[in-house]
This record gives sequence, C-alpha cells and structure tokens, in this order.
Amino acid sequence: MQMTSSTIYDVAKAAGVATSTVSRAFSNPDRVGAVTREHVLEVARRLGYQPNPHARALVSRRTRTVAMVVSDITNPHFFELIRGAEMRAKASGYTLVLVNAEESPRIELEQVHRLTRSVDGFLLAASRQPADDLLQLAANHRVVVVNRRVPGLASVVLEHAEGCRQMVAHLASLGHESVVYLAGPRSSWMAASRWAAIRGAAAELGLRAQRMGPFAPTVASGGAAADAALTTGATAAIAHNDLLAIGVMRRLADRGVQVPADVSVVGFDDIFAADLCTPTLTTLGGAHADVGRAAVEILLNSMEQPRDLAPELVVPSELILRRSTGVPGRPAGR
Amino acid sequence: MQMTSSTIYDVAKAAGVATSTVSRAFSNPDRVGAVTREHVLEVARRLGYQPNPHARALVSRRTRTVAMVVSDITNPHFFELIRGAEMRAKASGYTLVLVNAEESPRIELEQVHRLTRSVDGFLLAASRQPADDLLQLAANHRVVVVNRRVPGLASVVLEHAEGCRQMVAHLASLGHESVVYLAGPRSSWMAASRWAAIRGAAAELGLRAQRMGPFAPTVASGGAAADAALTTGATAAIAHNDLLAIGVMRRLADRGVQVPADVSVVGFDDIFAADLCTPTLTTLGGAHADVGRAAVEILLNSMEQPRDLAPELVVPSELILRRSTGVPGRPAGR
DNA sequence: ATGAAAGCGCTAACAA
DNA sequence: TTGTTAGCGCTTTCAT
Repeated sequence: MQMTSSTIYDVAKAAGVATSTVSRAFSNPDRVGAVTREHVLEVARRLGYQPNPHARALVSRRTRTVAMVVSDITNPHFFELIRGAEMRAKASGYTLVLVNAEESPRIELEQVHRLTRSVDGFLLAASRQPADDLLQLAANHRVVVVNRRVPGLASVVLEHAEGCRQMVAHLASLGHESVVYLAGPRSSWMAASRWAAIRGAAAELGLRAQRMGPFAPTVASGGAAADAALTTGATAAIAHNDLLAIGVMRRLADRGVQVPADVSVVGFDDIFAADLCTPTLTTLGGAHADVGRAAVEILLNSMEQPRDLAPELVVPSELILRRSTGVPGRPAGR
Repeated sequence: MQMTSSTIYDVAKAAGVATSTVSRAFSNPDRVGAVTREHVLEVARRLGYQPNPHARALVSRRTRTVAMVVSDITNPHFFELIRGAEMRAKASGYTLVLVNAEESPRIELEQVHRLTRSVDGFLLAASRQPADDLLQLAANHRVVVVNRRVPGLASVVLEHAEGCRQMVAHLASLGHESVVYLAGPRSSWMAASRWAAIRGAAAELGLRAQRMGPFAPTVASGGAAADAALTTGATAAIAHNDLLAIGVMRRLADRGVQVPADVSVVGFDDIFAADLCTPTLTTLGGAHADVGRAAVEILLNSMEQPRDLAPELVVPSELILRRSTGVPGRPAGR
C-alpha cells in the first residue's frame, strides 16, 4: 500500500504507454487493444492506482454523485426512501449525498445551490418549494421530485389518491359518517393532494369531511391535532402521517377517548412503529424503498438518455388495516 | 441566471483583477484588500459565479466532504446518528455522504476505497472490520470510529459498560437471579463489550449470566432468540438491541409467555418504537445524535489540528425503565 | 490502436 | 496587496 497515491502518469510510465492509454483503459476500455488493456490494468493494480474523481469530474463534468434532499431527516418514513436510493446509487457506482432541509424551503434551495457543481443531479423528497421555484430549479439542474407531482418534472410518488379513496371507503363501510383530515404542513403538496382525494371520496360516499390544521407531522403535535379532531365531532380522524396519528392516539388515550370505539384513527406511511403502537395503526403503506430506488434510476437514465422526457412514476400503495379503525360506538372486537 | 456557469476568469476579467485575487477573495478573504474584495464578490454575485469544488479539491486536496459508513442502514438506531452527523457537517459547510455497508466488512472496505479520493475522512459506525484492518485503514485515511473503541483510533461511543452494570443491577433489585444475553453479530465490538460488562456485573451481584447467539439485530431474528432464551431458564433477557428485543417480546407473546411476569426483557438504543411497543421496552438509551455530531467534530478538528491525537469520547447513556421489566413471577403492577 | 498535447477551474508559490 | 505562472490528475481532440 502506497503512502501517496499514484497517478495516471506513474501507471503510464510503469506500463510503457501514454497517459491517454491508461485513461482509456479505465474509462473507455473498448478503445484499447485487449492485451494493452490487461497489461495497463495489471500495472495499475500493482501500483494501487485509483482514478481521482475530482480530476475526472473537472474535465468530464460528471461526478457520479447524486444528492438526496429530504424535508426532514427526523421522520422515520424517509428512512426507507433513503435506503432504497442509496442502494440503487451504489449499484451503479454512484455516491449518495444526504441533505436535510429541516422543513425549510430556504435551506433546501441553499443546499441545492451549494451542491450544484458537486453532484450530477438532485432527488428532492417532499420538497417544500413552490412549484414555480421547482420548475426554475429544474431549468438549471437535473431534478427528480419525490412524493410530489409537478407537471413538467420527472417525479416518483407513492400512490395515494386511490389510497385515500379506499381509506374513506373503509371508514364508510364501518359505519362512519363524518371524518376529519388532520392536515400536514401548508407547503406540503401531499397534504393538499390528500385532502382533495379525501374530500372527493367522502362526497361520493356521502360522508361529511372536514379539515383541521395544518399540523407539524410529528408525534408532539398530535396533542393539538387530537383536540382539534374532537371538537369536530367526527368519529374518524385521518392524520397526515403515522407520527401525527400516533401522537393523536396518545392524546386520545390521555383524555379517556377509546380508539377505535369512540374514534377511529388512520395514518400514512406504515412506519415500523405503526405495527407496534397500541392499538396498532391502520395506515396507507407501500414500498418506500422502491420509490427511492426508482427516483435514482430515473435520474441516472436522464443523464444518458435523449433528454427532456419527464416520467411521472407512481408506485402502488396498500391500505393496511389494523386495530385503530373499527365500528363507531362499538368496543374493539376480541 | 446563466446557462453555463462562469469561472474565476470571467470574474477576474469583469472585475479587472487577476484570477488569484478572485481565488483569494473566496478562499482567503483577509489576504485581499477590503475594497477589492467587496468589488470582486459583487462582480462574482452578478455573474452568478460559484467556485467549482472539483477544481478546488484537485489542487487543495480538501473536498469538504465526509463519508459516514453505517453497518446497516435498515436499523432505525442509526437514524439519529446520521442526523447528528449531517447537521454538524452542514454547519461547517461540509457535505455528508452516506454509505450502507449492509453488515458486510467487505463492502465496508470497498466503499472506503472507492471514496478515498472523494472525501476528507470517514466515520465508521459500528464497523464490522477486525481491529487490525481498521488500524491499517487509519494509516492511510482519516478515520473516526463510532460506537466502537479501537486503541489508537479516534472514537466516539455511547457509554454502555456502566449502562450494562445498571441494567443488571436493576434486574437484580427486582429479584432476578439468572439473566441471558442475546448477543448481536459475532463481528460486533459492541456485542463483545456488552457481554463482558454484563457478565462482570452479574458476577459481582451474584447473578447467573449466560450468553446465547449470535443473532442478527433484527425483529425477525427475535423469534429464535426468544426460544433460545426460554431454554436457559433465565427470568430476564437482555437483547443486543431494541429491534431484537421487540422481536423477542413478540415471540414470547405468541408462546403465551408474559412479559414481564414470566420473563423480563431489556434492549439497547431506545429507538422510537421502544416507547410504543407492548409492553413498552426498558432499554439503554442516550443522545445518539450527539454521538454523530461529536464524531464529525473530531474528524473536522483532526484536519486542522497538529494531528495524531486520537481522542476517545464517551457520550453518556441512560437506563430507561419501562414496562418490560418487573419482579419475576408477579403480574405487571397497575 | 496509440500517442502528444491542450485544457478543465482552481490554488499556491513566487515576484513585484 | 496584487499579479504571474506552474501545476493538480484527468479526458479528449487530433495526429500518427
């Protein structure tokens, strides 16, 4: 193992070829005679040569790095997303840079600017940016938005319109007549989109639907959300995500309200904890890792491809029925 | 907003100065006259100039990027660690690259090699590498190991020896006379270290201690772990982490074994779910985010500093008593 | 198929 | 304080 790393020059000299040949052997193997190539690679191995990615990026303008910007790294839901993205990136020899936007559109923008020259593209997960800003951003950067749809931009979302419909239908079939949506952050596209779907489904099925909030998508804000929900008289609460739903259930328990006998509670994401809390949480889940994977894939493709197609991928979701939903007014079965 | 980004040359020309002056204005501001500096920066802003990090890294040999390699990104415990590290890095204008080693020492090593030239240093979290390999690695790379101690290497660990002692003492005070440690992966330093501490404390306090395993630190392997624990006749099981503990409790419930009346269960990490499962889990927690933060800080310091000090930081832990531990043979109180 | 040579955008001596 | 200039390690024409 060398102290100081060798360069293309060292390899070229040791192999008795030109530097360009060494370069080709690594980045354009079929432009080099088979024997020369093997020889060069062998020498390179012996010398412990590793291409310098910065030198490479400087001239080729490709960094083999992608950045994933998440709205809030604190939310366990992003875990799977990040995991899927990391694995897919690694599989193609790409590196994943992780950025936490801390729920701030400003930080989000700042970081994108900061990283512009260092990465080949961006995955913007649950971006809090206005659509126009995103479009402008995408004019200068390679971008895939995740869990958000912006016409004209490549995107991957976990299906949720149909999911919301099923959710409401599930509640309706249990006998609920009034539901309340405990909304997520004002700037969350998901929150708006879900509310539209819930309201639509409720109208169709003859339920009353109200919206309260916005609430931060955290356990802590579940207290306020629960109290708000109770004032509406609704027998079912659909929380913006599982964290909020768990917080709501906590507060309801504290206030002596039974779930699901008095109030049914539903969440989104199917985080790990959804299957552990008491009662276990009915929620809209799906393969979040696939979302991350697909997003990276689209980004990588967009770098090779003709360009300018903006695929909008929808990964299927599934409504997972657990113990937090039930017939209103009836104590939980068994 | 320019289509193509401007360089130091554009700025230099537009500002009527030499390129080196522009360079200094950005990377060494106090080596430039105040008025020139302001002028240059103003022009740069107008031109939308952004320093190219690769060009910069190529000559300066600093990338302002650090990599965090985690043994298994699937484990929610790493979440906090990653979060702390990301925030600390960002605060210093550094970028955090995330790498999942998938529990494989080989992948761990491969990735470190792959990233050598792209990052200024590595955070190796719960490394599965043998100590010798780590030392060798550290000879050629700037490394901080996290949640592992290797003499001679900078490290940050969440305190757990004293934590294990308190854990055993807690169990002893409840009347337990025999405990079993459900060990984590064979290559986990933590697993070895915890067993040593548990065994020591048990001996001191006159308890019988056994070890079973190794088990993968996942919910899924909790089944086998629970069955193994039952064969020992111990009244208390200390699982390698919360995931395993939760899996154990599930299996015990399935087998009709009461927790904590029949068997007490303890975990490590205090993941979010530990406070949600039934019964809630007694566990050794602590500020994992601080661990991540500190690790980055040590890494960054080691880049400026005289060098060759290898601080070993210990972040305090706390034993969090919940409902999964109790007096053996007695149904849970209230 | 291979080599020579010109940069990519920046920093860091060294001069002035 | 500022300018000149030689690279950093690599890719990529353009020749051969």
